[in-house]
This record gives sequence, C-alpha cells and structure tokens, in this order.
Amino acid sequence: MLTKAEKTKQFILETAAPLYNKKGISGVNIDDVLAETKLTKGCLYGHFENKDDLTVQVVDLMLKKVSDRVYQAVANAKTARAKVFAFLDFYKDPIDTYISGGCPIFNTAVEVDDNFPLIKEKVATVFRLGQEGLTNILKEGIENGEFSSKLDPVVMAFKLVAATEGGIVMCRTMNTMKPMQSLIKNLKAELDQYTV
Amino acid sequence: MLTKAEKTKQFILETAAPLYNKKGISGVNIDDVLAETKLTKGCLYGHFENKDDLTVQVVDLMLKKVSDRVYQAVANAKTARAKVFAFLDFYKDPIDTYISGGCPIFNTAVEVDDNFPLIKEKVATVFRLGQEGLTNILKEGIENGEFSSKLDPVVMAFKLVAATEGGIVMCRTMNTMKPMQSLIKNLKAELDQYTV
DNA sequence: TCCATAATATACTTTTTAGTATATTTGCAA
DNA sequence: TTGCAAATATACTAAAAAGTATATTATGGA
Repeated sequence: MLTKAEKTKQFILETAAPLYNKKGISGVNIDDVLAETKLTKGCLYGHFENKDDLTVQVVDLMLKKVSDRVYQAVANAKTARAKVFAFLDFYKDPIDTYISGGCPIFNTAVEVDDNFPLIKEKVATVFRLGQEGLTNILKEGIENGEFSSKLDPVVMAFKLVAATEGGIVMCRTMNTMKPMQSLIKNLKAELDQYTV
Repeated sequence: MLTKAEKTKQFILETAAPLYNKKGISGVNIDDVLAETKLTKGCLYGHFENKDDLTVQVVDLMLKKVSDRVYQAVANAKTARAKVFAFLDFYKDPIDTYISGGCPIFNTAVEVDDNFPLIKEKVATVFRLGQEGLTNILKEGIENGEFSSKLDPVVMAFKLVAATEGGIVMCRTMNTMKPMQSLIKNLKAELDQYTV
C-alpha cells in the first residue's frame, strides 16, 4: 500500500503531466502546478528538490505512461498486421489525446532537442525502443508469411511513426481530425500492399 | 534604403529567430536576445512594445522565411514530380536546418497549439496553404499525365508533409540523419509507384 | 489515546525577468 | 558644422517566479 506521501507525490505528477504536455517544460511554472493540485509550496517542495526535479519526473511519467499504453494496445493484437494497425489506431483522434495536449513523446522531443540534453536522451531512447519494437513486429510478419519480403521493416517502422506523429501535430494545429483518419487508412493500405 | 532603425529592427528579428527556434517561445527571454544581439534594453524596447510583440514578429518572420524558401525550391523545379521531390529534399539534413533548431513551422505548431491561439492560427494557415500547394502540384501532375489518377492528391500531400516533419523531429532527437534519407528515398519511390 | 514524526500550510526571501525613465550618442538636414 | 531628433545606452523599478524557514496538522505505532 502507498503511504500518504507516496500518494501525494503520485497525484502531483499525474496532475502536472497534462499541464506539462500542454504548456511545455519552459511554459509551466510552479504556481501553475500548485493551482492545479490545490497544494502548497511546502508540500510540493517536500516531494521534489526543485523545479528541475519535478520536470524530470513528470516527463519520465508521461513517457512511461504513453509507451505502456501503446505497448499494451499492440500486445493485445494477435497478428503482426493487427499489431501495426493497433499502433496506427492509437492516435486516431489527435485532438483528444490520452494525456491531453497531444503526444507527450513528440511534444517533449521538439522542446528538448536543443536545450535539455538529459531529457533529450530519454526521448531518444523511447524513439529507439519504439522503432525497434515496430521493426521487430514487421520482421516477424515477414518471417511468418504475413508480409512480403519486399517490405523494408526498418524504413517502414520509421515512416509509420514519423507520419503518425507529424499528422497529429498538423491536425491539432488545424483543429481537425479528418486528415488523420485518411492518413491512417492510407498507411494501412500501404502496408496491405505487402500482404501476401 | 532602410533607415538605421529599420536595419536594427531587422537585425534583432533575424538574430532572435534561431534563438526562438531552439529554445521555444516560452524558453526565450529578453536577456537572451540582448546577449545575442549585443544591444541594450533601451534599444530593443525602442523597436518592440514588449516581449509578446517581439515574439509575434519573430514567429512571423520565421514562418515567412521557411515558406518562401520551400516555395522557391519547389518553384525552380519544372515537372510535378520534380517539384514534389524538391519539397522532400528540403529537409534532407534535419540536424543542420535552414534556421537552426529544426523546422520553425513545426516547432511553433507543437508549442502553440494549447496556449497561443493567435500564433496557432498563423501556423494553421501556413499548413493549409502548404497542403493546398502540394495538393495542386499533385493534381497538375495527374492532369498532365505524370501521375496516375489512382493517386489521391489530398491524402498524399498530407502524408508527405506529416512524414517529413515527423522524421525531422525523430532524427534530431536521435542525432542521426540516416533515417531521414531512407524516408525521403522511400517517399519518392512511393510516389513513383503512381508514375505512368 | 497519545506522542513522535511525517506531511502539509503559511509567510516569508531571493532570484530572475520584464519593463521604464532618463541620459547619452549618433546621423542627417539646414 | 551645428543642432535637433532619432537611436541607443544606462540605471533603475516592477512583477513574476523560484525557493526556504518555520508553523501547523495529520498519521500510525507504542
């Protein structure tokens, strides 16, 4: 069982996450977090050394939560094709996202690439693991005869993630989810060109 | 001829642009800009009302500069195919970008979608015009027989931009331009499937 | 049920950042 | 070349944000 302190800390992290996802690391300030959690400075600084500490832990949580969720959605599917489709369907609605504010992996990636080397490395690892995971699914699909060997798993994995993430941002900015749905349909059709 | 003041203002905007592109709107502060330009507060506030004013003008400049450059690169190409290829080649090297720090359109899109409605609308317009432009190029390609009518210009235009922009971010985070090159090659090959 | 300590709240200080008032310098028209 | 307005610099104030010292309240084990 979690102690009161552990529960409070978790609550702060969970409450701060969407704030960070929407406003960005540099855009969030402690008072925002206090207002949202309705806690006080004494309490917050009892659980975190300083803002950097909070930031890192919030980002860690966000990256973990989304990764887990995606992984889970993919793992539930049986065939390689179904797994890839499950991945594509994850951000079907780019406006109303799992953690509100878009994809935290991507949002973080954009913000940290020039100024937060430590966090940048974490996001890079998430990208690498994601790429590896998708690539392996595609490879397995080729091995077990679902996909043609003409499919380049590494390139396709990169393309699927890049297109999806890019599509999310564009849709959010233009305030429409339609292009995302067409994109997903298109990417599925592209994959099915390799179905044997 | 530009007056001294006009030259100074332009210089501030041009100098601040890469700063904004790297640190983001919330990450930049006036002192950063002063340090980079080696000017003083009195001077800066002589040209801009406040930070918001500076921000909006810097973002405007960045959006205009990249759009112009892309448009120019595309316009130089003769055929529809060559035009699309020119677009794809624009971010061939995602590490060393035209304005340092990645694609300012995309960087801005990610930062502003939840907190800067005014700027968000500007970026949305850039996206819409870009989509429209690419779509029209593809349509013309179909009309003049370069591409098969099986190609859906709207979806393809969205896919090309989404994949490219997503790829840029991923490559920057992972510190490698290789996947981008493979992606571009792949997208070109995909297009050429529709070449008649 | 009581008390020691953990958890949280309050009320501050410090630091950082934005913004301004005024002084100084520069460029250009008379 | 001079003098005046535009441009820039200096030195400040104001506001916002981070961080801390201390008081208060809650929790769980003796």
